[in-house]
Amino acid sequence: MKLKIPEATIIRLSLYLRNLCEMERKGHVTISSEYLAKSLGIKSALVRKDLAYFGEFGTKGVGYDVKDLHAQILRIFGLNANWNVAIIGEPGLAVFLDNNFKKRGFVISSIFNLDPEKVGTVVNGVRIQAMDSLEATLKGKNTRLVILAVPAPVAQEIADKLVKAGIQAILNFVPVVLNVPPWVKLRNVDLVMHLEILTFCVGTQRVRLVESRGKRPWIGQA
Amino acid sequence: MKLKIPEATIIRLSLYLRNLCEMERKGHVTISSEYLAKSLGIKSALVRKDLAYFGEFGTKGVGYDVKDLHAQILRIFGLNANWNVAIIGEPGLAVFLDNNFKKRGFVISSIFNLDPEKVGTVVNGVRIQAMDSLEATLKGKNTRLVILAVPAPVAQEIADKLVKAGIQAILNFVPVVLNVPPWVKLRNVDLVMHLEILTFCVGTQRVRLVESRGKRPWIGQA
DNA sequence: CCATGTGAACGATTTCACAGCA
DNA sequence: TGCTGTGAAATCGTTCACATGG
Repeated sequence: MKLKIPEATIIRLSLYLRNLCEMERKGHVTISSEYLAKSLGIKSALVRKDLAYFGEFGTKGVGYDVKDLHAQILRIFGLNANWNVAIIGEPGLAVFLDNNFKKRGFVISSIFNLDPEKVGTVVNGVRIQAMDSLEATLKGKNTRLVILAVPAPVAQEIADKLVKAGIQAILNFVPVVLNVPPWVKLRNVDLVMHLEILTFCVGTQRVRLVESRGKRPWIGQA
Repeated sequence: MKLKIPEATIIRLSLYLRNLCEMERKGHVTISSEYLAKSLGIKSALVRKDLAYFGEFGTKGVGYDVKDLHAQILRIFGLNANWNVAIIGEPGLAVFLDNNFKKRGFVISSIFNLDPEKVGTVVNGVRIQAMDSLEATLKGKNTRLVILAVPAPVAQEIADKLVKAGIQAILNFVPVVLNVPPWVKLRNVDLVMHLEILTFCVGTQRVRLVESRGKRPWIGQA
């Protein structure tokens, strides 16, 4: 196994996985790198290179076994077992997310909110809790992953509490640069940024974004 | 003005913008490429190159005028005036988003939902509407931008309606490859993908993601 | 003197092209 | 023959280094 893996490879791995679920559902037995590549608008050699970082999963002259490759990628992501996810703030997210999440190995195990009025409400079978039960609940439920969607002014303060509670990764929706220790993995999603990119694209017919060599609707947003 | 602009440049432009708002609020008059670069963990030459795609905004020996650069980037994004945004599905998003959105030039002008029970409810001053009023409302309110967060099985069908209603750009949260005509700009955000990347990072101490040359917590997600 | 703007060098990622095996 | 796995080449993005000008 090699040592340096491009982030783009990991992003594509997730998209291959989504594709493989679909293929498995449809009853396909094998799949070619060419097919996966087409669906992402990339070249097949890149698909093979991506997979080669982790092993030799294919059969020459045949392709990849759908079920096997699916299992391999799940293993690569550490998704052999489900992961508990806590949502801090915005309980509305939970409703929308829950359907997709369960199917793909993530369980919304707890929801927290700053607003005392909302505490006690049940969303998708999960009771909204107050912030003071954060540490105890996260540790009790073995929650290593958190989605953060709170108002910007309190984001860092809450992030600190999460770190103290032993969380290992944060998916941050707050448009603020969070400071966390290096062992906590952080991923930021700024929705305004995505909208700005869209307005840029809408506004400029003159300028051409490089983005689409081929046509890869899911890549680059990372 | 050059013709091909890397998507990464547009992403950074959005981050510069966020930074400039902060600087302006703090009363800073000028800002250097070095300062902007440090805050993103990149080299100053890259900041200058990014800006050079669009013009010469700086003064040699001094730096950039905060207010001017702020205005220039807003103009580049086409954000001289506010953009109306419609949310299809998940009204909970609206509550969380509204605060940040307004400040940065986006107004949630309408919310639609498939569930008849929710229609009529008022969220953040916006009445939730039924899907059958989609086209009339979007056209009436001059809405060119839509956030799509509906169940996967109906996503394509609704996307078709949006295209028919003359929408120009879609920010898609549904983990499905949407087919839209080339003049409609599409940007996909798959939250499960982001969680998978995080579980990958948590799982592997052995493997090192290339991601962090320097330290750019906001880049690569795209 | 200081920070911008940019050609040249570098590094990383993607594609090409083909060897190797079912 | 058909498709994988992989060096070599091409491409794209970032950094270096410096000329330029306030």
